[in-house]
Amino acid sequence: MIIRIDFNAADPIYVQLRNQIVRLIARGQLHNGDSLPSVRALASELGVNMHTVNKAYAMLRQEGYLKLDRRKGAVIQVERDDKKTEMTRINGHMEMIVAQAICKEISREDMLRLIGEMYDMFDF
Amino acid sequence: MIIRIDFNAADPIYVQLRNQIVRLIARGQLHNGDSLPSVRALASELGVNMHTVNKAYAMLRQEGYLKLDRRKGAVIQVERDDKKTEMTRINGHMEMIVAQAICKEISREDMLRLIGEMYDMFDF
Amino acid sequence: MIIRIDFNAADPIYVQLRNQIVRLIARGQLHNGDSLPSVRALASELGVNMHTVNKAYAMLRQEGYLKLDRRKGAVIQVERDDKKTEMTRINGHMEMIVAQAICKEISREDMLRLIGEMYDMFDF
Amino acid sequence: MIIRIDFNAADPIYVQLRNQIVRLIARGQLHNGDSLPSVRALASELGVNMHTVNKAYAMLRQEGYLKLDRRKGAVIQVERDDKKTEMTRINGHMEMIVAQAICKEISREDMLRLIGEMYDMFDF
DNA sequence: GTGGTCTAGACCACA
DNA sequence: GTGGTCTAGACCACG
Repeated sequence: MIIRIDFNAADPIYVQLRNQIVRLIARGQLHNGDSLPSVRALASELGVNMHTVNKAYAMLRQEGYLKLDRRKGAVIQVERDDKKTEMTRINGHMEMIVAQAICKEISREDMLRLIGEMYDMFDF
Repeated sequence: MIIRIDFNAADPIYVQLRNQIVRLIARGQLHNGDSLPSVRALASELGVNMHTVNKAYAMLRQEGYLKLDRRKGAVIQVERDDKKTEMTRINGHMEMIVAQAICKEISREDMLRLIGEMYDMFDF
Repeated sequence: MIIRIDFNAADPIYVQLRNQIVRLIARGQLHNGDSLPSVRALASELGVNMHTVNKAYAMLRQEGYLKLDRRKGAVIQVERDDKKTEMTRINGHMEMIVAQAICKEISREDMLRLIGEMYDMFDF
Repeated sequence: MIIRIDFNAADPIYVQLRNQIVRLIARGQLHNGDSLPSVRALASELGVNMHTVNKAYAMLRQEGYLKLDRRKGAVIQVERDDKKTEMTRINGHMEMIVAQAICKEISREDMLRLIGEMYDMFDF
């Protein structure tokens, strides 16, 4: 599992970690039922503190991306939320991106093409 | 100028402030040449610290949304960046949104429709 | 005997096990004198560690729900404690539930009805 | 604000802290809009670590008992959930209590009286 | 060996 | 000064 942390990035480490794992799921490199390394193992592999990994895992759990099985540790298990709920969650972030795009005169077509490419990239 | 701050939100106040102003520009409620209230005035109107407003204005200046003039104060002046530059800036955020969407099984069509609605909303 | 363990739950497995057995007794699906499966048998049936089942049985014994007999194994034997003692034990947990209910504006009537339904459910 | 921690209790400190605050709200000793001490202040007052208090506050926030105002710190703000949602949350805990009560032959009347007394105690 | 909890001490972003 | 983040190191409950 290839995870790379940028220690100089603006995003906190645990957020980067969370993002990378979500990306791996989207790319199909992590599937439902796959086990993640233990917090300690991943922490030492990345050279970060146990608690930082723990926080990322807690976040993923809370967002419905993984379950903590008391026997097997962290296991990917994506919970499909209500579509409406999920769309609402996306809305806020998206609105700001589109607002910026409009200010900077990125056309509707450019934006739609970008989304399309993203979906292609994730091989969907 | 209607700006509403959520003091309980996860985003820092100065980011919310920046976001709202970008949104007002995108909606056409603020145009090039329009003056923003003085730091002091906006701060007291919103009940926030002067530093906070200052930080938002600085951010907007740095991102090419306004000019700071000693005499006239803050004036909207959107700089049209290189399209590529702007697209790159958008890419990162967008990738995470799309990754989430794919994990939660939001279809490409739903996503494209959402973007379309956003552009409509901003009356473009 | 239908016992179902949720390996993702917050409660430790041995507590879940203990709870389920108490529930079975309350429902009248286990009676005084009934034998429970051997530690080894139940463990393999549920796919959990022997220690875990052992711990649950020990807990039940200590709380006065069963006797451990060298030859006959675990046998249900509910000890009727002093009513006061038992009420006191319940008090603490109940107080927190009621406190939460009050905070969230669940009325006294709703709460009493809930208790009533619970008693009905257990067919008492 | 009188909060007392039992360092030998089974419940983790942050849970005790959370419980006590919920109880104070239920008793009407903390109201919507009241400020809680800063994590550091409360931590030093109780002789526990900052992070422990932080965790309790995070839990209370997540459960809809308080908001973190970026200017004023932690402020009590009880979110009234859907009644159904809240009842469901209570159900699980309550079921186990009732199951125990039935096993130990606590009558329905005793139980209803107990709930009544609890509501009286919280002065509702 | 695993995650859960707790401590102590540190730096930074925010207001 | 506030909470947010991170580190290091420790003990315990669980399985």
